[in-house]
Amino acid sequence: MKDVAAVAGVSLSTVSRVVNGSPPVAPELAARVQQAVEMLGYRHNHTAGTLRRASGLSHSIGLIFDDVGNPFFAAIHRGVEEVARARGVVTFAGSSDSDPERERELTDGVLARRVDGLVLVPTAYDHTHLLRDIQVGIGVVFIDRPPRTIDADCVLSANREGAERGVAHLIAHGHERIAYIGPPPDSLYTAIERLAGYRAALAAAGIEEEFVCHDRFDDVFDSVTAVFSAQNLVTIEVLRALHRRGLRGSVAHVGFDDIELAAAIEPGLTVVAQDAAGLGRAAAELLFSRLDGFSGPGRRVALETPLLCRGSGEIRA
Amino acid sequence: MKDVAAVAGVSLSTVSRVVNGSPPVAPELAARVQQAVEMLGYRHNHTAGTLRRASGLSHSIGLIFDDVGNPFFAAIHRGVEEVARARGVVTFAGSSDSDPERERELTDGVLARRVDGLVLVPTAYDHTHLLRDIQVGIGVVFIDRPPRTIDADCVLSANREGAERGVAHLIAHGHERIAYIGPPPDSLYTAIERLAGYRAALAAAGIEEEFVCHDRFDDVFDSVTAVFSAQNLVTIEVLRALHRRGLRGSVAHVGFDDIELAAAIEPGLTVVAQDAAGLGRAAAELLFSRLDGFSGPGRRVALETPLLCRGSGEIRA
DNA sequence: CTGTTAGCGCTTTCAG
DNA sequence: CTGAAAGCGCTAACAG
Repeated sequence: MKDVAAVAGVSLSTVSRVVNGSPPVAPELAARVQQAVEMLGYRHNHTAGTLRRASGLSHSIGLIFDDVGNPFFAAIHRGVEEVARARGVVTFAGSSDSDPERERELTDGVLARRVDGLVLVPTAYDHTHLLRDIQVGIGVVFIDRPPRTIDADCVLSANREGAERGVAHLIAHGHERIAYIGPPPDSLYTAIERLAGYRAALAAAGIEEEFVCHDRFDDVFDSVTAVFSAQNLVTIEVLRALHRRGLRGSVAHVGFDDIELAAAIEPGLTVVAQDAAGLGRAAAELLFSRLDGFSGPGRRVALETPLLCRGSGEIRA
Repeated sequence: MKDVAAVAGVSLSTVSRVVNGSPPVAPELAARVQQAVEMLGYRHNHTAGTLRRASGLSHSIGLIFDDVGNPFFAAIHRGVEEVARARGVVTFAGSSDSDPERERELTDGVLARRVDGLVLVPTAYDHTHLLRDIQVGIGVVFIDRPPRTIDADCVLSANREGAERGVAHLIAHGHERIAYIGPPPDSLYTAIERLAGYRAALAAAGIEEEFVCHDRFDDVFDSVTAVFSAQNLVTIEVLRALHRRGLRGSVAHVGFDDIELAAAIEPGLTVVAQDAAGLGRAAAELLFSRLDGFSGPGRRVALETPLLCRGSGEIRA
């Protein structure tokens, strides 16, 4: 930058002004500076600016997912990016692999790089360590799962309601013996909610018999006429199993989470869909509203999970 | 940091040393510093360090994809992250949306944030503007598509060979009238290569008649007994079309790119698979080898694209 | 092993 | 409207 100033025959302040587009600078000088910039191949050091700038903003945020390679999180990433891009904010993204320690390393890592905010799919139970950062003005929003030990903004899917609607749909098609296949509701928020939705639908219909499977579900198909799979990967496994047994056309099936190809198979797969990109956009909106000065208590937004009927869920008992 | 030093009763250098884990520091002092750090909730400013550090390394790299939300790129991201993580390097990621201007904005954006390197899925034709950065020590590696105007490291899939093998597979099952459905080979490297692979397979078998479709492919099914779809999204469309016409069991089909569910449908979908995470890992290795001092000419690594036979490609003519 | 000091590249008062 | 100068938070010589 010194060199640019020298070549353009102006002071550093002037270079800084044109590089940052601060208005009061003579067009002629601005042009000279631009020219010097091109000629020298000058690359502005935005991070050095962050250090000195009054706002201290780095115009970057950090995203922490279970796995950046998982299409669901990738879609969230995309949603966040859409709104961040409009503000010239770039995104760090990393994978916790559902490991609380790794989550901590990652948050510390991006925070040390002075991100303005954090979008977090939480794995750890406790996040009180973020309180200080929040207080100091870092925007933090939880996504997919709510925080357990602190008050913070968060955006969720309507897990319980969606699962309930999906199972009710099965019941409406005459089913009474309906399996729930999904991860154990040990601690994962979405698993707990979806199982609760299944139970709520059963209860609403006065059905008492549950068929809840977590790991093994091989023989449950002998006992039920319909199945609700509570998640992406589980749905795929169920699909395979149904297939293998020649049951795809006879056992009704509704899955949580939409899937590539769900509409291109026979029968089409009926699913409760999440709007992952919408989750991301909503999270980014909350985050930036904080950076814009909003300072009320944590807000919680829930996105709808519409039922997409494509055939497999409409097989009658 | 000043506060930490004050509370611990040591100098800034000492704090710096313990924060960075530079060995020669008395255990007792280190403990005092740690304590002060916890007590004050001190957050190290890694970017400030970058400014002063001799190496100038920020321990961050930038990834630029067509779309971070696309599962193929997400998988690449994951691969890159795996090797970056091992070195304490975090990743920026952004979407160019196949827009050269947006690609440029993004590269400029991350470069201004002083990334140590760049993994780029190129959309723009020209990248000579990166030459200066490369010369100054920024690691740049192209992925999925080679650079056109500069010499740089790059990692690719064996597009042509994979397509050729897929089409040859169809030929080996008795097909002679084989459609190619894919994006027009205007400029996109992968499209050009895959079409060339199709033609090579035909030529090798002495077949002269081509059925190449780009946008509309509705009636090609009347003329062929097999189809090769050259890409992810195209494969899905073809699957739908085949389905709609009740042709899934009779028209042979091989697709380029693996797909979720490909093994869970009937017949299973035979594909030429790319190892996206492998591409990412390979790119990261090349990148870091540059940061570690390697300075030869651009290297090009090509990853195999194995044929996964699952049924649809084995339907005989 | 620890402290002092200079300065990384930039932005921002404050005078001119 | 432009320049001079101070200093953001940190690391790296260099002395002690």
